[in-house]
Amino acid sequence: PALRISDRSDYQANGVMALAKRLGRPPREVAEEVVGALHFEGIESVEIAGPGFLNITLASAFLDHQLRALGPDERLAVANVLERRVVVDYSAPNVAKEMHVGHLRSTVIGDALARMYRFAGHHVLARNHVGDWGTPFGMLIEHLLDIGEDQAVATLSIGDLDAFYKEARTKFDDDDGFKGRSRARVVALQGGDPETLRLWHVLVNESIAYFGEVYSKLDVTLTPDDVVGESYYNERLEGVVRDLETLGLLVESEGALCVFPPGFQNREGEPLPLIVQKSDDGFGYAATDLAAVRDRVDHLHVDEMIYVVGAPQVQHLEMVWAVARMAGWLPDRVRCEQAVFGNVLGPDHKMFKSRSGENVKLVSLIDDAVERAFTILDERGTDLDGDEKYLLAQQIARAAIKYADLSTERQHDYVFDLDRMVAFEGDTGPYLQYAHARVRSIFRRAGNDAAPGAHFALTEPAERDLALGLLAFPEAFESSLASLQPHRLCTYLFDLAQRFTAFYDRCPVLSSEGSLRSERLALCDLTGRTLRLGLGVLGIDAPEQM
RNA sequence: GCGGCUGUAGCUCAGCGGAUUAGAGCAUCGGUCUACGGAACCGAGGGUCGGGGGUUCGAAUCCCUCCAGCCGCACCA
Repeated sequence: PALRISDRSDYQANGVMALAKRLGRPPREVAEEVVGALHFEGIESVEIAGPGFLNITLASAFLDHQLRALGPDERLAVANVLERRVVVDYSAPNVAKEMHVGHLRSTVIGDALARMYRFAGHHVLARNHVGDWGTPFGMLIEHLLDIGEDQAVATLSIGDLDAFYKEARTKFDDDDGFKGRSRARVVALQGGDPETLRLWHVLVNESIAYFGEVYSKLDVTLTPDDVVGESYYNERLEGVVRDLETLGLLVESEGALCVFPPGFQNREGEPLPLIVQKSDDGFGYAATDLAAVRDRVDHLHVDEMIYVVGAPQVQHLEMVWAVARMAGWLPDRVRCEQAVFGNVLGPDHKMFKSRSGENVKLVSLIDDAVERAFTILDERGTDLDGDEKYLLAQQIARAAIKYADLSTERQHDYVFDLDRMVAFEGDTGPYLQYAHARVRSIFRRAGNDAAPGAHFALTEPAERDLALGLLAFPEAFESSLASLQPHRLCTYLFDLAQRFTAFYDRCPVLSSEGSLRSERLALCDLTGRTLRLGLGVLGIDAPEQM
């Protein structure tokens, strides 16, 4: 940015040094000239400091004017952009398999990005690319038949997906007869046998219903309508292969049909293939991903595709896009990005696992956090009880988990520490919720006399600091979205909350008299709405009281 | 071997399209306190920004190189 908030003045501009270098002139001399040419009534003073920094202090009347422009705007001056059609591809659990920590980041980051895109005015097409096809379904369907359909539905509907999957797996590994039937069942499934398809639908539907419960616990906006699983692309896979063949891109290599996009090498330094059709004639996931690209470009008419995926997928998707471009299926005007994220680590800094070495269920993670939030509410004492209290504990728990995930730079691995994120102190979701709740508390107390003033209090340093923070929201939001980095917005919100609590500590609101009171209420009101909006676009609730 | 990502205070993390003394939270120590909700505020100690070179008036930030860790590198997705 040309200007950044400074602790030495309101803003600092340090572009003069770069300019001086290009001009080959002393920076301070150039700075003098720039200051001499400044004619802007909003500036109260400009000081040249150090080698040529411009420390800019704004006139209070100008700050007030800027804040008043934000004041009535529901969007807080975030521009409503020209609508683009954006696919956000995220979450992607597997049918008949538990959702575990491995799905947390894709789900939480993807949902935040989807919400941010929507708020910016784009048309979001959320896509939940669930794993609902492939060889495991032979054994899963056979297992379903073994234990009976009713029993299978019962097991899946209580969310015991792992048990179901493991039982099938065990039989598949230990029982040759079962293994044989499973393989035959895969053939029947792929051949479109009606009864097999019906049973497959049972598995899929039960799983999607279960995923819906998890999303609900996390307050994630994905719906069953957003589920467009791998199976959706089945009938387009042959077309992918055929068209690549027609284009002359397909090469047979070791029995598989491949495309060799330039620039990718295997460990022997030879060209690396994207395997579209395996040597056993089955289709690999590359074929599915290529079909998805075509569908999204040709039928959904997307302008952008955002894949929220783990780091191991990076090369694969780059190859898919490279091939799609070679085939002419992916025009340059379509922006494709991977919102790559790092791993969730346990306290030992290794992949987060349970004590028994298994993947941790997402639901148990959330339930643990809710329980802790509940306990803390009890310890601190709360006016709320019953359903309200339970709802609040859920809101706090979700904020703790989501904020901890979102506030870390996406690509970094991060250490999952429930104690720290539900501790409610420091840089946490609950701290931000608390700052918001304190704002609301002021207005509750103020009662009938709670109308924010038309102007803003801007004499105390803490008031100005808060004001400068409030004015920075649009830029924080926009840079966060443009870079697909929700943590930038998190950093902003935490900084704003700190500015507010410092103000809150030093500048009494309700006990102030006359216009000062209403002008401080105006700051409180705008702060509350900024926090609520900022948290909201990240998928975090801002309760009225805690 | 090739490619990608990562390495910043005791711990968890920001900052990285260069800029004045490298920031925050936690922890530690010390203050504030009749509190508009203390889940708070203020302050202190604590860092050769993995090592080494280079570009620059100026580098955590750009370039090169080395070290360490993680991930990927042909038919499960």
